[in-house]
Order: sequence, then C-alpha cells, then structure tokens
Amino acid sequence: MGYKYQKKDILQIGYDVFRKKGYHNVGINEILKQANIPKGSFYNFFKSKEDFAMQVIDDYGENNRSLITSFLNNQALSPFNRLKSFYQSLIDDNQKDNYLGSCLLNTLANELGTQNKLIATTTDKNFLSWVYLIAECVKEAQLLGEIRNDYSSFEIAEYLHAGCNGVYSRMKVTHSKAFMEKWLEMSFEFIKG
Amino acid sequence: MGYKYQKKDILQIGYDVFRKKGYHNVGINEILKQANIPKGSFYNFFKSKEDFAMQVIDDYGENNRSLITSFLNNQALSPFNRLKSFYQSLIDDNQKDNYLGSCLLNTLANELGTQNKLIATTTDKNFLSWVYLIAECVKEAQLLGEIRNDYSSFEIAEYLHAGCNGVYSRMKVTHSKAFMEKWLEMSFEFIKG
DNA sequence: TTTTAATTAAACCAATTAGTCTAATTGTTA
DNA sequence: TAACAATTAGACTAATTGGTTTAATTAAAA
Repeated sequence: MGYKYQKKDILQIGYDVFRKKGYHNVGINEILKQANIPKGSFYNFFKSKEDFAMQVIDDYGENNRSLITSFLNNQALSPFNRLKSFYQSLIDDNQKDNYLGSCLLNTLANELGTQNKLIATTTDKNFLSWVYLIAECVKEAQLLGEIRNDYSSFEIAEYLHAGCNGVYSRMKVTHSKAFMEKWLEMSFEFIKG
Repeated sequence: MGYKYQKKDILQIGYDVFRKKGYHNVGINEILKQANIPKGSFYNFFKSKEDFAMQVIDDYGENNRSLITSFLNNQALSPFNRLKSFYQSLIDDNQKDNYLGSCLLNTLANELGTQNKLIATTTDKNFLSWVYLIAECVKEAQLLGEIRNDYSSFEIAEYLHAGCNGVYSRMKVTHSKAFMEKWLEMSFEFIKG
C-alpha cells in the first residue's frame, strides 16, 4: 500500500512554487502547507532545502527533455518546423500562465547561479542536456538546407536557448507575449538557410 | 558640512550587493554592515527595503543610460560599430567580474518581476529607456544600410537587449564568456544589412 | 506474529528577518 | 544665539527562517 506521502508529489509542489516565486522567497513552511505534509516527513525525504531544490531541478530537467523530444520527433513536420513548433508551444504555455511562470531553470540560474555552486552545476547540466537535443534537430535542418551552415548546430542551439531565456526574463516585467512572438519570428528568420 | 552619511553611497552599496546576491538573499543588516551605517540612518533615508531597491534600480538605470550614451555617441565609429563596441564592453566588464555580476536589472527582473508590481514597473521603465537609446543608434545604422530594414529599430533593439540578458543568465551557471563572444558575433551577423 | 526500519507528526530551537522606537546629537535657519 | 528639524545611534520587537528532536505510528521482513 505504501506510505502516506509520495516524493514525486512534493517535488511537483516544489516545482510550482519555486518557478513562480524563486528560491529565497519561498520558505520550507510554504512547501509543507501546499503539500499538506508535516515537517518531519519533508526532512525524511530531503536532507535540506538545497537538496530539495536540486531534486526539483533534476526532475524538471527530465520532464522537459521528454517534452522537447516529443516535439522534435514529430515526423509530420520538417526539422525546421519541428523546432519552431516547440518554441511556439513555450509561448502558448507562458501565455496560459499569464507570463508569471517562465522556466524554472532560468529563474534559479539567475537567482542562485553565482551564489550556490551545487545548484549552478545541476542547472548547467540540465540546460546542456536540452541544448544537445535542440542541436540534434538543428543539425538535421542544416543537412536539409533549412538552417544556415556558418554556425555549428550547437552554437545555433545555445543561441536559441539563451534568446528564449532572455525573452522570458523580459516578459516577467512586461507581462505581454508580444515580444516573444516577435523574437520567435526574428530568430527563425535569422537562422534559416 | 552636511551630515555623516550620503544617500548615494548607500545606493552604491545596494547596487553592488543586490547585483551579486539578488534581493531576498540580502538582508538589510548586510547593507548596514557594508555601508557601515546604523539602522536608524538607513530608515531615515529609505522607508523600506522595497523603497531602497527601487531607488537603487533608478540610480543604476540612469548610470547605465549615461554609459550607453557615451558609447553610442562615439563619432569615431559607424553606428553599427558603436553598437558592437558597447556590447563588447559589457562582455569585458562581465569578464572582469568573473561572471558573477551580470546586470542588476536582469537579476531583479527575474527574481521579482512576477512578485512585486512596483519593482516590475520600475524595472520595465528603465529597461525601456535603454532600449530606446539602442534603437536610436540602430535607426542610424539602418539609414546607412548597415543594419537590415525588415524589422523596426525598436524590434532590433529589444532583440539585442533580450539576447544579451539571456546570455548573462546562461553565464551565471557556465562561468565562461565563450558563448557571450559567440552570441555577439552571431547577433551582429544576423542583423547586418 | 514478532522484529525492525521507515514514515508521520508536530513541538521546539537558534538565528535571522524587516521594521520600530526613543534618545542623543548635529546642522540649519530665524 | 535660540529654536527647530534632520540625522545618528542602536536596543528592541514580532514574525519567520531552516533545521532538529523525540515519540507515535505504520509497513515490510523474518
């Protein structure tokens, strides 16, 4: 039958809360309240707030790898359009969220990247895993002549990833998707073959 | 003769500390200690931590407008190269800082943009003031044919600004300027006329 | 069924948080 | 110089922080 609480449920709460409010602005008590779990149970699963955040990051990293893969494996579209459809889906999700969410890793990279080496390393590792997936699809598009060849697939992928995060940050204070749509249009115009 | 402490000195400390450590990870006591000022004096100048942060943001916003202007008014270079020299200077500064700094407004926009409406508004206002300055120079470059004309000067300026912030975020976890240099090269290749 | 380990539960703790208060002091102005 | 306002000073407060502890309970293994 198992015990009362499930680690993955607590991780999900952590994801929701950290993504919206960041790290230092969230206390353990808020996690406990939202997850409806006593403190002792939390510290039975996680050895510290930092450890908890790391597991939340890794969990989200993996979920996002699945999401990326599902878009980039869509054989109904060309590689170029698969990539575009993925970024378009990010815009749509962000709009649904009233531009309050953005990407958990972008949020935490910004807040903790220069403060906490462990979290910086974990974040970088997950960022890179996404960039590699993007780069694979860019490579395919390059071979088909859909994307320009004067930069490597990895460089293009890092470029898109950084640009997307930059736009997320910008949207946190504009609360409008207008520029994200424009960014998408411009970026894909710039990189096309 | 004036009193013992100067508001502008406290704002400078706030800038240094918030830029490196963010908002919620910094207590008033840390500001007091670094500025060597008692609590009563701090609250004589600023009515709250939030009010202090707002003034730090506005102060930095203005300083950065001066910096941008100084680069973009350099008549020894063409508009395109003036823009490039400005972004190159950001890379150099960030390197000097061991990639621990980044832009105060990018840091605070990310941490507080969805949480604190006052700070979001102040941040957006200052972001925009920079983007307008950049856009002016982009316009000049467009008139000379140095920058492509299929997007408005404002769109190009927002694009550069967002991209730069995205790269700053990325560098917070990679601690390397490699990709920022590449980002600069790619962006100016993409926008050139 | 007995033993053992994992989990649940919440009271408790030391440290820190932003902010207040009162008194002494300093500078400015009438 | 006298009166007044601004500033300096730091002890104090109430709330919150991440984390610990101990006891009760539940599940799984022998």
